Amino acid sequence: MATIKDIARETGLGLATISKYLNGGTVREKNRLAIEAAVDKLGYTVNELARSLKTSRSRTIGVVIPELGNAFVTTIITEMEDILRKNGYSVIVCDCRTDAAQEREAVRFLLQKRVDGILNMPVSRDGTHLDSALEAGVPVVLIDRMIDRLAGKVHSILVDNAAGASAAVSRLIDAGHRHIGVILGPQGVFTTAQRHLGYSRAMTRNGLTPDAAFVVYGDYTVQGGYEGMRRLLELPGLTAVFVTNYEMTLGAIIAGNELSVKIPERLSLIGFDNLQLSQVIQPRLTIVTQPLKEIGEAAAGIFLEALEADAPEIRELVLNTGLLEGDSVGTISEP
Amino acid sequence: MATIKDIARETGLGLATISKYLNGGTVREKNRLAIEAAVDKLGYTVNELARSLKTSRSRTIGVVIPELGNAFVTTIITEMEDILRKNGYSVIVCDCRTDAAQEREAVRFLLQKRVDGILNMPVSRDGTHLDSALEAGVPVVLIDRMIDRLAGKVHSILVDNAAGASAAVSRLIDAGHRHIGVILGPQGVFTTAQRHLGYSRAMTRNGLTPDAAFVVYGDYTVQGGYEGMRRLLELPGLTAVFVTNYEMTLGAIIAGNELSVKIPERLSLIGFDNLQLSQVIQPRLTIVTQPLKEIGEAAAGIFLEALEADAPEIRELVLNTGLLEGDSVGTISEP
DNA sequence: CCATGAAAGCGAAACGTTTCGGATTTGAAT
DNA sequence: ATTCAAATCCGAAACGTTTCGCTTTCATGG
Repeated sequence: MATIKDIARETGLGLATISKYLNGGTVREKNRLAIEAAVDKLGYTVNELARSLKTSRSRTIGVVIPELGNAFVTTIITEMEDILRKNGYSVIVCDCRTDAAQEREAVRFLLQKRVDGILNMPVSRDGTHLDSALEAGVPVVLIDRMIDRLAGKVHSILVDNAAGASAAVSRLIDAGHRHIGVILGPQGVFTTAQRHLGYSRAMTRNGLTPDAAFVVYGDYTVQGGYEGMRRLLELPGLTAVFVTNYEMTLGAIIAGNELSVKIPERLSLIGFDNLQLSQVIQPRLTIVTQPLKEIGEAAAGIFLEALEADAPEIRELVLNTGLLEGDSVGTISEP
Repeated sequence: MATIKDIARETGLGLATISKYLNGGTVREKNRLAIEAAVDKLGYTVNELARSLKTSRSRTIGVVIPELGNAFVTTIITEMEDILRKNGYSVIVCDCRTDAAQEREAVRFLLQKRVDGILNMPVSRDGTHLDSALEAGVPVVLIDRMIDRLAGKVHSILVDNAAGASAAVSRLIDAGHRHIGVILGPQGVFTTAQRHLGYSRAMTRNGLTPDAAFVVYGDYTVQGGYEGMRRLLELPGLTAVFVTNYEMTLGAIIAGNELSVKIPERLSLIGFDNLQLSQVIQPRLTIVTQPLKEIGEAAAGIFLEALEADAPEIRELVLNTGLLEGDSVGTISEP
């Protein structure tokens, strides 16, 4: 494999000159041609490893996520990766299988690989797995979930979950529903709390008192959504359900199908987060959408800014959700 | 950031000794303790960049795929990544957006990053984008699609698509169907040809003559499946449809829903590839499944073998599909 | 034709490892 | 104590870049 030295020998120029040209410096026209010719002839490509060692910048971003098989996260990564790659950065992905120990290990692994930045949708609640990164001066971007202890030290891109949940529940209330169930994520998780807050806020704001029985906790898995739905369907008076993530939406639908619950006649349903699914389900599902593309773009932007410029300004973005109307919400006339 | 030199100074030992110990060599007990202590005290971690430069092995595998938002591919990557990371390898993912030019660029990018191996689900038909990798002696593993020109030079992990398609179509024939539509991928793509072959084989083997009108080509997108289904539904006599990938299965269902086609009463349907979907759709969908986990495992295995051992033996695996029974296939009694 | 300043070119050191081959230490046997 | 092989240790070079501080070359105007 050809090195810069080979180019130097081939062209009769000095190492420094070649390097300078390769990095955008100017050289005399005839030398430029000579270098180009030699590069072509020898099939030279810069050895990023050596470059990285010398510059102590690996041009690599590490990504740590609970799981790859999750449209939320893959869409964001795709978008971010696209932009980063155009800027010469590569993305190393670590799937920690929703396990805090593996998450910690992944961060350690990435730091050892000398990544320039870390994107994390955190599993751990306390965020200690990121301390070493921060100590090392590696910028961290948190998505989806905030960790209070790290406020001001890490960048974050969140979604206004409370508003999103509130909008969904308000939509149900406007349609005449009074007894609205909600299937939340695990207790203690950031997004669970936010979405719960939105639910409660919409209820009280409309003069309804949230009944704890109508609030069930799942674990953001298909299974959890399934069980949550079974539990809710036993409650008398229930006419609508709001499910707070994609996987649980799937589970809830499975449960509904099993019990032949007609949507929206018998039950109104608002799901979360997957456009494609919302179309294929009959009836078309009304869902809360998150701005995935924007999140990915924002993440890429933050990294580029933090690494290219020397602006150590901490960004804390909160983006808005949308409500995509389908046919899964039925109207109840007031008695 | 602490280096090996700091450890040497701290312990009074030589560079070579520390390096040796760090790489699993034996040192005197008291030195071992001294090194451990110094490592802890200074928070030393090996600089993989420097190590890679010296050993000219980056311990990184590059992955080039048409798109990340695709359960087929993410499941495989997850599995492979899991195994590779446990062995100290990281995975760089490049999503080429189903664009051959971007795919070529991604390979170039990865080679510049000095990856030790490349996993590719190819978009390009001729595979020239991989030539530079092969020249550089970087092992390549192809998944899902074979490129004949590269046979014997690249590893491959394929699925017996012909058999899988044949099994699905046979299942329909056994249920009494005679006029069976199939929605294939784009013409000229490897898997399209394989699945078409399976379809034809099952038909002729059962004494039926395949009618070209019942064979439509899509492009492996939701839209393509939708259009294909609309076209098929205009054909008189059609009683069953086999859709040959996940995205198109979604599209086909949307089309069916729009026209209120009852499944399986009016039309029997066999889809492809997504377990979760098959459960959530009502009625439960019968699908052809691919052994995603095994593919991921096999890929990791091939890389580890090729990189750790010096066994340059080319592997060409062909795995079997399964048929997951749902309720979307109805029986037609012979007239 | 010379002086001059700017532009371009250069050698050498450094980044943090690994590794080679020789030097030193160890500890058991004499 | 002495010897000796085995075990351990070590200095130095090398991996392929970038970069610093000089030196050389060039074009221009006088």
